[in-house]
Amino acid sequence: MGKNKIKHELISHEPNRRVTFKKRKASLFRKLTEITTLCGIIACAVVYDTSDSKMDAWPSPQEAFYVLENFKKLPEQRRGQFMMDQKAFLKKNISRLNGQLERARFKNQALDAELLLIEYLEGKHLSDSSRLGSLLALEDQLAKKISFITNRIEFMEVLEPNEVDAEINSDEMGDQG
Amino acid sequence: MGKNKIKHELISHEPNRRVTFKKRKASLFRKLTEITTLCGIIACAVVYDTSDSKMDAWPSPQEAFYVLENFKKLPEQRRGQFMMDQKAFLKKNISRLNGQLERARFKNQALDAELLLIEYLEGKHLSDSSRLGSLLALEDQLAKKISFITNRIEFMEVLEPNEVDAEINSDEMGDQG
DNA sequence: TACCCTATCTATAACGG
DNA sequence: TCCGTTATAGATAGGGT
Repeated sequence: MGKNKIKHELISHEPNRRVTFKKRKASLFRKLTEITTLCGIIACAVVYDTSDSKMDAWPSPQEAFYVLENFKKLPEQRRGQFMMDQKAFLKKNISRLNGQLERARFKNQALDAELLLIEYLEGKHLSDSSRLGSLLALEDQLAKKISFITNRIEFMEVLEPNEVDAEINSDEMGDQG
Repeated sequence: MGKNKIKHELISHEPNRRVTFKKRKASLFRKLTEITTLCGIIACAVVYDTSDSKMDAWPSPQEAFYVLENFKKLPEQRRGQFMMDQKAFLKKNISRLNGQLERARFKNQALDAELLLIEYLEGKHLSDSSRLGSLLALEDQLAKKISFITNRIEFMEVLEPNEVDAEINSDEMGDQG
């Protein structure tokens, strides 16, 4: 689409590639907005520019993560026809991922998760989850949980990065609600 | 695109909605193929049709999951670029978040999303305490947490279409020309 | 339900500032 | 690099088979 048709291959001219990436990513996300609204479905996407380790996701990093988690769980919940036959394949991947995770620092992941939570609460909850009128009853409980998490975040904020690691490692969220 | 422009809202006519979903999902995936090739980036997407619990992903369920896992690990790998910015961003938002929450700015639309995240975090932390011995174990633990959340989502599905529409319409959608 | 067709609407490659 | 504009390629809603 454009004045000239381009080949389906890596755009060699980097400036152009960057521009194209930006434009297409925006369009991709717009398409996600459209399809979810028009079709009443849930979707998410993640794009990862390996050249500069920049990630972006839709509708938000958290929701994307959530959807994927849900995806992971689908088979056991619905006996989803889709993942069933790929279960074995997944297992292999999981063990492979596990190897990577083993070497990873889980504490940082935890910090990240909480940071993401806040970010999420701040900016994305208006977009997708507009149908849960019936959850009003959980407002109180939710407030407590959010408050707790928020406090955790605030506390972490005043710690030095190194200390945060240690802190998070010994942290336990438990049930606050 | 198409002979008639359609409004950015749930397509009420179900047959049409199904057709549109199928078409757009295909286009979405095609776009993912294009952007990854043209721009040399990694991407994934998951589409979840809650009405029949059918999931689909690109480029594959496994790869989509893998990308998301990488996404989770990103912060610890590139703190300087991602995490640090987020933390700064966070600080400002925390107070604002509290303000919003305190003000009972709890709209229906936000409740489930927040709940989902919080529940998720709880699940994640539980997993943390067990050191994430393996992702398989994590999967089981997460499943329980997510199961609850999923029930909420499913509950939404049984709401009357009209109600759902109303909810959705009250949301800020931006005009898709 | 799934394709196929095509009138239209949309996305975007190239450019210019 | 970032917008705004323009010419084209691409996506797709509605309809027919």
